[in-house]
Amino acid sequence: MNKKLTISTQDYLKSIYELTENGESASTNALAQRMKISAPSVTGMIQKLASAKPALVEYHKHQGVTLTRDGRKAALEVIRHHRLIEAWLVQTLGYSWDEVHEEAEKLEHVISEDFEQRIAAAMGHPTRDPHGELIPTADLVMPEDNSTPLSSLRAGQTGTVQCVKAADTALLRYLESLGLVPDAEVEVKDYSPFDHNLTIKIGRKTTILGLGITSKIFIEET
Amino acid sequence: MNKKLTISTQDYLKSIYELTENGESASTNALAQRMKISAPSVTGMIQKLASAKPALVEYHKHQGVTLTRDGRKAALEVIRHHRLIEAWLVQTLGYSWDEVHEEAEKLEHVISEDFEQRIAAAMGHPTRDPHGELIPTADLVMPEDNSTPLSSLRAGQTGTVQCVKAADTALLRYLESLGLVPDAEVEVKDYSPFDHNLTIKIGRKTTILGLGITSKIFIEET
DNA sequence: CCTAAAATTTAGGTATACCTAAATTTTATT
DNA sequence: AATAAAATTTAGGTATACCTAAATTTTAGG
Repeated sequence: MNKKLTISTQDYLKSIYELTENGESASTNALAQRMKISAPSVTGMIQKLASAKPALVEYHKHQGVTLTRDGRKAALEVIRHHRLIEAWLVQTLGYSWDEVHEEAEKLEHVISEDFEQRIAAAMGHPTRDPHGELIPTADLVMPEDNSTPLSSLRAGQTGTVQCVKAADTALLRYLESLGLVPDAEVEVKDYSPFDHNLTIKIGRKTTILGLGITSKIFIEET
Repeated sequence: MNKKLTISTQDYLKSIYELTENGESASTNALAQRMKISAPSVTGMIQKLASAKPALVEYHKHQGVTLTRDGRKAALEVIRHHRLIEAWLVQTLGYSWDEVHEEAEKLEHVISEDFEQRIAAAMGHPTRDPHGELIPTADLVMPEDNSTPLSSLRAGQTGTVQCVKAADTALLRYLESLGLVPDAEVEVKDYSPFDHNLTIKIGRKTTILGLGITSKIFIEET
């Protein structure tokens, strides 16, 4: 019943998954921007995905798309591949967390089920990738996530970094230099209202970070 | 100057390389058969490769194709990827030699130069893949090969298996069960003229093998 | 050396997935 | 509620890489 999905289809499903994690539908424009594709191309592809034999998305003109059950499973499979591959590149080939994204972006579409199982087993079935992002389980369920963005914390609150949602090499290197990596303990020292800057203490270091960064770092409060 | 080649182009170059190793040009039909593509499709693609900006093949109507210098380098890059990946899958993920072909066939087109270098280094820059096939060097030169097909040996001759040129899972399993793998010592006990069967002694075992098999096993005489 | 068979190429078509320009629908403002 | 701006869709096109049917060229047998 399940047909092989094209690389392009897999990319759409993954992007739609990520844009709809907040519960809202993904707009044509948002998809076009994220995927660096023109809006008309997105419309066309969305229509195709919606009328595929087992429909992969639910689409109503001018109202964006959401994933169907089938679409979500396919998206989670790609995401599982991506995150397992990132973890594997770091653990076995000495890649650093800022180098793995591009490689995983290509490999995620071509590895077999067998390969997926082998690397998962070789790493002891990890639950998070090198950025701390949760890896969907083998039966394609996304584990629950209790973290909140660092940007939502205020002076006095402390927590543990769970995950850094970023792919940008330069940003990741910067964060690493600050020690702002998964499992780091952080304490919010100050919040400045209008610009939303947070003063953060990580170990002995104290830094001021803007919303562009604090909204990408996810924390479990302690 | 060097543009990124499509997966399809890479596949054509690889197939042409393999079909022209004997010094002859690759015919349209031979390519079509090997690639499981119709002959007209091959003609069309060949014409495109021949008129590409840096031409990848040399083509004269009705006379088959050969690779240009650029085409050969590109083919060797793909072959290097393929063989390094096969070795990598066997060495680090416990694949057996009969399971690696398909996976490598897909991965070879998408790995980065960086990935190639990392796995080559991690394995200590191997010169042969799990089937014993020579791996082109990092500067894309195919090492010289002194082996001859087992089918060319006659009673009394002995040698060491260098390489098994086969991708078929069932055949590879069978050969492994016979101990007919790289580095195995073999002795030809008998040759039966008309059917070209060879009686081969491998260790304690003696087997009779037909041309379909003996022409795929390459030996260095001792 | 001529003709039938085989190999190859040409002609015309399909599917995928992208594009720009123009039309339409939605939304936001006055 | 009208209208301007923004978002989206439709219309029409391109490139890649495949296909079948028909035409042509090469080759091999008598």
